[in-house]
Amino acid sequence: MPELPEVETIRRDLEGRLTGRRFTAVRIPPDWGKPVPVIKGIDEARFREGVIGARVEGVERRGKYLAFRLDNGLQLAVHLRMTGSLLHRPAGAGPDRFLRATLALDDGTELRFADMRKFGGLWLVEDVADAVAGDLGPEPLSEGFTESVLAGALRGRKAPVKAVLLDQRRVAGIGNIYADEACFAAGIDPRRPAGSLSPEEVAALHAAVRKVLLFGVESRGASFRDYQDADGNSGSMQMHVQVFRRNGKPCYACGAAIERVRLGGRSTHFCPKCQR
DNA sequence: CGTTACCTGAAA
DNA sequence: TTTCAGGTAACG
Repeated sequence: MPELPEVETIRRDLEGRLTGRRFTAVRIPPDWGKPVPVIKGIDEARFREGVIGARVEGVERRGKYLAFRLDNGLQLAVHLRMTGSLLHRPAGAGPDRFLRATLALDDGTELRFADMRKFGGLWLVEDVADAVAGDLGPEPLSEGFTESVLAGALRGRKAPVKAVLLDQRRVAGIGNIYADEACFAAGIDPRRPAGSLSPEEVAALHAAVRKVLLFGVESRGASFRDYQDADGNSGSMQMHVQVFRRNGKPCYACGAAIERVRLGGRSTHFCPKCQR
């Protein structure tokens, strides 16, 4: 569900509220349906040991991971995958659907992890990198993400441009919405072989990636279906998208019907006239 | 490199 | 009943 802008929205909201707080309890409710552990990488007992009593020193984001830096040198990392949400509630607040874990804090509030499809999870690691299979690429909104870094990621590859944008080892944080939106903003057909882009097109794509992600953050994320922020509120980016899930509707720029194709197993939306 | 599995509910 | 879903890791 959530991509960089959605995770960043949650991070910003939680940073001020959780920094300095201490975790006082970990509660894992009984599972429903097929049992899937919500704690990844270590057993639940060791997770509790490391989290309970630890103070939050900061809330960071790496790609689509949220990481709570703890005063014991460990990081509590969270990945929401498709349908996860991280809610900050008063301890007495009503129940949340699909609740997977509750972390109580010393100020009478709770961090609740809910996740309908159970793809997401919680890690207790020394570094977020320890929660990821491969290595995460550069942060697209950081100084380090230059035109030449993007050029290097695309160079020599025959995979579609969109596949490279979605590859977290090349660039961290872009998902299906913002990949489609970036390709539209750059005027590039998402099916083009990555290595076939001219330097001008690479420059346009670089600018477009940053533009759409920043717009997403300003809009507090896109709530098409499940995404909600830490207070359970929706973002507004879904009202501003140019192509995502707009198949059959007229392009805002030229009026042509937006098309949808399947690319690498993901729905891909683009304007056949504006994007070459 | 592309495809498939993971899991569940909502919408077509 | 079938299709679809803001993701990723494990396949072949």
